[in-house]
Amino acid sequence: MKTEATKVACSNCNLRELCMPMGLNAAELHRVDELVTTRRVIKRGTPLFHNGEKFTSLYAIRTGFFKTSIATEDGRDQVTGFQMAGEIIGLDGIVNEQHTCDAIALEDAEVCVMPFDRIEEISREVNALQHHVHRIMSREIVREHGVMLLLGSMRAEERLAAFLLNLVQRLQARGFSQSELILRMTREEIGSYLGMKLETVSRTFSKFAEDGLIDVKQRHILIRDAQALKRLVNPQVCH
Amino acid sequence: MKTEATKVACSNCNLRELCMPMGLNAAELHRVDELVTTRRVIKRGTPLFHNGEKFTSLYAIRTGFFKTSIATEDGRDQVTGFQMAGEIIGLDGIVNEQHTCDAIALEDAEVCVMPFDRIEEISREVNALQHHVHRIMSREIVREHGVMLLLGSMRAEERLAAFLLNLVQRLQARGFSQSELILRMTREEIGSYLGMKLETVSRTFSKFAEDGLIDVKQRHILIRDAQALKRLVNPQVCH
DNA sequence: GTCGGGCCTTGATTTGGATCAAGCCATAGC
DNA sequence: GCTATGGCTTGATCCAAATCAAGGCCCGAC
Repeated sequence: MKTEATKVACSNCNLRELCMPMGLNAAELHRVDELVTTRRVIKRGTPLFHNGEKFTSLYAIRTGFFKTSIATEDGRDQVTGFQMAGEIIGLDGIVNEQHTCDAIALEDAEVCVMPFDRIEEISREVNALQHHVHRIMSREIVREHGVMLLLGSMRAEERLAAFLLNLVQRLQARGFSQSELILRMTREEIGSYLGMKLETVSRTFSKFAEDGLIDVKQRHILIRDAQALKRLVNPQVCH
Repeated sequence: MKTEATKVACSNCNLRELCMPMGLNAAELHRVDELVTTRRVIKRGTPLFHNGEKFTSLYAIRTGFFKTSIATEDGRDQVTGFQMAGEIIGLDGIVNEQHTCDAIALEDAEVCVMPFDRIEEISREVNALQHHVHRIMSREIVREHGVMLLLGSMRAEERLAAFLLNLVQRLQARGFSQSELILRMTREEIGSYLGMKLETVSRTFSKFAEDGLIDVKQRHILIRDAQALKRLVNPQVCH
């Protein structure tokens, strides 16, 4: 059984400010509560959706951690993003009503299922939701611009530093430590996302540790000198 | 004078099927005609908008050719895309009501200005337009996934081959030749987009010419063996 | 026409990261 | 507790593309 019918209400979800628009009145809140039909539990290592699957819904992550990746017929594989609680997943499927990537849970996860036709319907009535959907898609476009910058013009150390800073920044916004984190993905997945090989990822972690920027113990990372990491990413600006 | 007040109607624009939804009835068509307030002429080398500028509108390209790029404070510069007639530009600005990249005309151009608040307003009434906006944004997300694949896992020859094939494919959809094209951008701009240096772009063009895949005369490119280019991008699949 | 300045090509050399290879560590299953 | 396995680290070597360098081509300005 993939789908569990759970009673659901965005209006009392503690992730509300992350995935829903703010400043709704009671009637609008009630309307938006109808967005989420069900929740789905996804076991670690299993797909939420996969390339080629018919697109019906967007998913809001309630708990857990995902990667999205595209694979070519000749075996190449590119991780296009890592998603955590409060983030929306599945936007790629809208254009051709078909998903173009795989979304895999990197730890046991739960998502809110939001049928896209219902999103469009309620968007027409609740202006704030309409704008919110536009902003979420625009944000994803801007994020991907950043990844293009990273892949197109940064060196390995810069890429990994930018990656770590981005992760802690998002974790911090969710109330976690700004200096400690547990990686949910392998070195190989990090490498795929950053356009480098797993050995280079590992070596770069070791280099950062040697230089006193971080402590690494397997997937446990402690950031000791965030400022130095920022300088690596953006040499001119940080002093 | 940046803005020219020209009488404008999408309903008789020959690019309609590229930038507008199809299958509208007369009333809807009339409504959608109100989307475009003015047209703007952009001279070669000048910006349509630039990073930091307040976001107000999306732009549909009527004629001409643009690049979008992001610059970091420390002088790095990444071209994030090349856009041609019928394509929509400016989606990055929605999320923070501020553009996050520069859009520069690579040849004299004309764009249709579509105020975003008007897009949202009419979207609420014309379902097809609403869905069309969602599709355009989703398409951009999918395109960027493709660029990430290219930047993250392809070698120089594969990148340039993929780039050329993508360009001719889009030109062909606009009624141009599927084998001949004129590049509107410099080697350096191609390199920035593809994550390689201008010398490598030049050398790779020369290599393709030597191997009989293309003819290169400055910015005039003739594709002689599209199949071989496809094989380069995707070795397993094409025979 | 010719002069100047982008833009492009090509060669020589260097180098960052890939590749190949070996071994270690932590966890899960028996 | 022991062992198997997937994930991680580290070393040695190699190579694709960057960098450095020189010169050629084309077009617009005068």
